[in-house]
Amino acid sequence: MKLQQLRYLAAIAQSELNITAAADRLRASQPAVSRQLKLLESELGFAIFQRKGRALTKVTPHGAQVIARALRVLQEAQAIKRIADETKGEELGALSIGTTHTQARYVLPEVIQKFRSLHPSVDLHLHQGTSEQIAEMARLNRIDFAIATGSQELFETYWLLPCYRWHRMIIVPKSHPLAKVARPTLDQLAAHPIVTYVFSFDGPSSLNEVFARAGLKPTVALTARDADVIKTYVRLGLGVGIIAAVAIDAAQDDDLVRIDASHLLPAHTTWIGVSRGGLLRRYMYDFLHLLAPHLTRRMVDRAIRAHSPAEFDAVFAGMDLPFKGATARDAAASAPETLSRLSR
Amino acid sequence: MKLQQLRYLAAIAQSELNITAAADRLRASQPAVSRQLKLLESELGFAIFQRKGRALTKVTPHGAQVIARALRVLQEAQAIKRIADETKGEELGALSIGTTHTQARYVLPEVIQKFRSLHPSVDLHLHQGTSEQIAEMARLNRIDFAIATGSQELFETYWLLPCYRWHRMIIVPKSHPLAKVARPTLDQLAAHPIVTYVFSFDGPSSLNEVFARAGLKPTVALTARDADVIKTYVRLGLGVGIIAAVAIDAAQDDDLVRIDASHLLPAHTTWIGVSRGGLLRRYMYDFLHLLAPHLTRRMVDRAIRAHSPAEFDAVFAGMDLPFKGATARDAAASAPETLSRLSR
DNA sequence: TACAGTTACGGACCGCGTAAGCATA
DNA sequence: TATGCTTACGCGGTCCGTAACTGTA
Repeated sequence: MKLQQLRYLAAIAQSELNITAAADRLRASQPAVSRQLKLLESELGFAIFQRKGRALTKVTPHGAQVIARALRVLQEAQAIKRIADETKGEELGALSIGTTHTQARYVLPEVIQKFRSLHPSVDLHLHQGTSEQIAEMARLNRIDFAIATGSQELFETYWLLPCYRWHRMIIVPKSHPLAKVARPTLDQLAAHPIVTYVFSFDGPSSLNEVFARAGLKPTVALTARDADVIKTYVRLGLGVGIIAAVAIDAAQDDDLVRIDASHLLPAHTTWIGVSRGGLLRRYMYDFLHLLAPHLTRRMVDRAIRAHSPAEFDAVFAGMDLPFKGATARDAAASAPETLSRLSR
Repeated sequence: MKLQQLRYLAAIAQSELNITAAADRLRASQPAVSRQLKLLESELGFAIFQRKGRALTKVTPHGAQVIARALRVLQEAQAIKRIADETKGEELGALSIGTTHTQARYVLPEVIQKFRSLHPSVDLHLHQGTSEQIAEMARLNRIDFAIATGSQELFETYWLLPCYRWHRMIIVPKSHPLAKVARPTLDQLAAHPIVTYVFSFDGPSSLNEVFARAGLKPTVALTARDADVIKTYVRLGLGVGIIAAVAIDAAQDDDLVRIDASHLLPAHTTWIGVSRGGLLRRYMYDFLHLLAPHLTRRMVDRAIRAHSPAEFDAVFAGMDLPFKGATARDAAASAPETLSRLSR
């Protein structure tokens, strides 16, 4: 068994079992990859992939185990390389981030701008996707960081460092009946069709839950994956928008009336996930610090050295996480339960 | 970086930094090992070992990190090989166990006899040592299982599966004043010089602690590393022996009076440690089951799949661990605190 | 002078890419 | 016929072991 073979194997797993695509990614010839896979399989004595004709169709049960182990081997090997890079004071490197629309569009631009000026020679890769897609990138070691809100159950092999909290905000056109109501009730809100995120309707602090507890059943006019789409349809008068406060653009959204919803809906926590057992380069610590000032190298090291979720949580226990986004007043009043449950 | 280089590196680390010895172990020539180490160091760009002249003297700080990662790489690679062996229904294999004198001498013979008849072609390696020595073997991935009592803090990267509990027993020659006392008190015990294990004097349930809580200060005549030595000196009249109940040999120790000490001294738990993240072969599950019948494959899998010590402990919570050793009566009365703290 | 690591050298092997072959949709 | 994996072939590099060398106790 060679490291190279495991690298090739990982690339195939990351390329939807397409050997040609894997070879391209590896800058190797297709026969080379094909041959090494075959050699590995024959050394192990069983098929990692199921074939139909010559094409790979799916991963065998044993193959899945091998791939999982191979990914861990490669992660450790990468960590060794990074130790070397660090000792050289090497400023070169890459930083791959998987994140959702809201973060990529409204939060990260500022962070990334600062980061680029701090580390101009680090290659930045931003991969936008749904929580599930990001979890898949994480599983295949394709990203260094995952930034998202909720969906903690998808990231079992990551440490999820809490970054900041945010409230949701109601947006309506100026002509809308709610435009004049500074502090609407749930009843008032439920009286209008709602336009919000797809994923806002699942999970324990979902809109559905909140309304249900009040004995209400809201009408959903439309669900979208990002705030820009929601704003567009709110402008068209389709309904009342509920978006993350961070997704408000003070200048561009001037035509919309923004109403704080922090008295109605619980706060969310955005976290950044780092692979357990991975090694962070110096510039990665810098990124964490830029994203969330409380994530100093000291704090991060303490957290990721944890041997258990409980130990991990203890590092952030009692910490006052900052709120982010427009009109995030009286935020501190909210219970810190999301925070303490973050690592599960 | 090649897997082979990491293998060589690990062998050097396991051979007290002696390259020649490492080469012998690897059945490779000494220049080959030397050369690959040098190639690895030059690829990484820093020294893994400090040298004095040409000889390696110690591990550099960065080198220690590299070695730790390398060991993990090799463990994962070994796990992949084992997956292959399992699919072949391969009965060949090896089982290395690190353990203490008491287990090796009094408990394991029976287990190993059964195991050998079940898996005659598996190579068995038993390494006896102190807890510290066993921990070192464990750290270097040189053993599959570690069996010991206490010293849990030395095995942070292992899951410690509880095997059985045992009480200590007092042994005296027939002529000794205590020989007639069926149920001695701590005061009576403290009146005589004591002969017991070295390690019985450390830790939270140590003899020192127990006597101190009763306001007593026993005289220690001699401390030994194993029960056979203790018995020898008890026979010579040096003092009262306190040994593990499992270390009583019904036939050979007929000349000694054995007095149950379970009312005086708390019970101990013997555990078997398996590397976290390692892969267990079928015969390894069989060994666990032979050693401790409650360690079925089902239970073991549930335990080692745990993501945290708490989750791990939950698997064994409420389980009635059997007692082992001569006259282990009314054992169930003891509190299960040792058990619940086992994984820490 | 014994010991431990390094350097030198020649041979075996291994993995690569190119190019041609062959199944499946 | 396009796509995607496999086979054939020749080259270059890599790794090994033997043997001679060098610094240290």
